[in-house]
Amino acid sequence: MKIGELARRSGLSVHTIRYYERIGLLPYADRDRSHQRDYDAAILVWIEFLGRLKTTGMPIREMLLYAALREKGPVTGAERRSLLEKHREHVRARIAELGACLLVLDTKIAGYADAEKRTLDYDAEHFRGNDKPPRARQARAR
Amino acid sequence: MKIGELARRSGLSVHTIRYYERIGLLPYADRDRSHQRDYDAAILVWIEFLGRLKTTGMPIREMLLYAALREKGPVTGAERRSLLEKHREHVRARIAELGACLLVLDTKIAGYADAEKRTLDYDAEHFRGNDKPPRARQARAR
DNA sequence: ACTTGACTTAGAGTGCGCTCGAACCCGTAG
DNA sequence: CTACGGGTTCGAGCGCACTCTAAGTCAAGT
Repeated sequence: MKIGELARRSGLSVHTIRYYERIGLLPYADRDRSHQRDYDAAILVWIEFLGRLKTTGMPIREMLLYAALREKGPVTGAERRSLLEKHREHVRARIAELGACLLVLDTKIAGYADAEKRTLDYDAEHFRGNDKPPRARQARAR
Repeated sequence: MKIGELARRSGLSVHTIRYYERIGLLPYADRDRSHQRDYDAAILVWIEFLGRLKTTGMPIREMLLYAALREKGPVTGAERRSLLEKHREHVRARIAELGACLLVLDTKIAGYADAEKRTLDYDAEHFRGNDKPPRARQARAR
């Protein structure tokens, strides 16, 4: 598989694939006789996993660490595992954090909804039949 | 409250506070007669909310939009609400995404744990009493 | 033979969100 | 009087993760 096809199939851009190879996130790809990269489909699995790490907010620095361990072969299994376990905790913490913010957001939105409703009720009460409230109805609070 | 104290109490750096004011995320602060910013404690609530938006991944660009609406007063309530509602969906989606990745991570980690266990079992089976397996036990698969 | 299009490299540029440096000003304590 | 611990502005610099440009190579199609 050439780089263009890999790009299409992985969702990364050609530029990004080369960039990842340059920094060591992707292993140095074999070249054909005209120096073009020739990929094995197996790389897709690795790229997909990198994507997960990225999605979950792992910085490239750390992915490089993981990639380097992977390159060293199965003896590094324990180390890789512990790295992933640490990362998993970050992800869990992040999810919890987002959940908490979501509640705040809900409250805030409910507040706006409330204010809106109160305004409508007020208008209904005082300007029934008028489709335009008079200009004095511009409020002062923030 | 001067900028230093606000920094301590908000968790932002003095630099960041000035930066936020510069770009319009914080309202232009009143200055005392020697041109020093003098803050009302109310600003802390706003900063905290900005922090939530930031935590949940809202880009500054969008926060600026929200901040601008806020500056315009309560007439912009509906717009602000819809902006937050849109953002809330992003946050929900993000949480779901992270949850999915978490499962993948769990699986991967379980895989490493498994491999480790199999190695130990194998060693226990074949090298009982030896605390060091011989050198030929270096595997070949990735 | 020539065009096309996909590839190569090295290195420069981009957008984001800060972060810092230089040079200066001000009010208070010793 | 002077030193200090704040503050001020403006603009440059940084770390991250790409993203793109320039100049060139190569293989296949017409």
